Amino acid sequence: MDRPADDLTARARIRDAAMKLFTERGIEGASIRDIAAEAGVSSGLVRHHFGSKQALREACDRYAKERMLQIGEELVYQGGAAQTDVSAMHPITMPLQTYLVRSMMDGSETATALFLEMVDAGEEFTKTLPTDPSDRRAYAAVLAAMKMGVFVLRDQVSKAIGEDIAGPSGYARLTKAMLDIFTIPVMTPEQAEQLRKYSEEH
Amino acid sequence: MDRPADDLTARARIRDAAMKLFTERGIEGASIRDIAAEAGVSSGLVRHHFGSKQALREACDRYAKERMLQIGEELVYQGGAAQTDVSAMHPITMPLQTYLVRSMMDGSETATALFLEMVDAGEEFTKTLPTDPSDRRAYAAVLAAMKMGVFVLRDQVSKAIGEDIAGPSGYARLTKAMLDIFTIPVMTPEQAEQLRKYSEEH
DNA sequence: GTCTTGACTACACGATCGTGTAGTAATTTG
DNA sequence: CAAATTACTACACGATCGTGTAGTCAAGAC
Repeated sequence: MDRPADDLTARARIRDAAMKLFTERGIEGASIRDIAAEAGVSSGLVRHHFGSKQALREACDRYAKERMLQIGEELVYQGGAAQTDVSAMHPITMPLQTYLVRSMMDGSETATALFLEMVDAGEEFTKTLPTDPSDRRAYAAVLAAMKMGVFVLRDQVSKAIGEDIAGPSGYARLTKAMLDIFTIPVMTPEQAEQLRKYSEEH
Repeated sequence: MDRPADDLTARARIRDAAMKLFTERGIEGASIRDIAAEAGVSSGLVRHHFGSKQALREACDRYAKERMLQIGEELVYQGGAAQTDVSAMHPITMPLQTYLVRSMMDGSETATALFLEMVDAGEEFTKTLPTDPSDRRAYAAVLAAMKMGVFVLRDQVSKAIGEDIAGPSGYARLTKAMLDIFTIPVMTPEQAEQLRKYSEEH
């Protein structure tokens, strides 16, 4: 993961460059020539290895999904906090999640499938909650979307707190804040009831 | 807002079409010709009214931001749940928020400025919480990112719960789930402590 | 040795992009 | 009324897009 770029095969370097630029500029915004330049190869080699831009994108989708699942298994094996999907809060999954959300927004089936699997796992998790949510499915879906949604606004959150959330210090603050949000109720039941009644009227 | 498209001026129709396509396909993914076709005008008219694609985008940013603030003021005036920014949870702001997040991801200063204002307001709000978060700024930033982030995964959340969250029924479930998440602690303090210790080790 | 195969580059293609220009129809102004 | 401004369209431009084709080069198979 942190080996110098020279140690990676050209195919891997192209894939990494594609994920980086797809994340930063969107799928349409990153051209094959840009990706090739980022990887230090010719644009023809991108086509040689992946066939088409769409196929390159799907290869990135599959790789990101596999890495996410793989990291999740490793973390469970290491025994760190089994109940919740810890992989979703591990720093090295941040670029993967950011990419996956970008790809989801542009209609990736692979990334959407991973999201639905996360919702399934989250729905099971709701059974361990102290208070049952009335709509387990919606609760799990919104929670999953919230957790992943944070990463698409990485630059904005970084700007708001004054340091990059990809760095050690910023990521620690991010994690702590997420834990606070998930531990401290944001609203009192009275406030929630007020909002609930209001939303039912409109 | 729900008047037929014929009642709107061409300029407004172009802006609405641009926001729709920018949201659906990303900034790069939506061409001026696409936008013109969606609005039912020639591509030249888009240029006539807005000058360039970049200027069109900035006009959309300003409009979305103004509408958000305007709706927020109206809701406060109507007296619905004053403490929290209710506009962020009102159905008619959903497309606006979705657009703003898309634009933020592609580096919009206007949209980012609105986000920072939301974080400022949220930071004030933390003072009313029953338990103080240790890092108000990070707490408010992450909470704002979570609330907005849900909307970028609108299609995925809709797929997960089996109905469109833009519809009345789906939106009610979405709202209820968000309220549950903000009311019921997702983790017990023990679980949070376990994760906190784990994340400090890595 | 030759032969084959896969990694890799150079280059040309049609399509589409944002933009520029020229001109026409409609509306407003005096 | 005429004049001027605005709304709007048609069309051509250079650049860049994804893709296709042809060919070079190195490494292993026989």
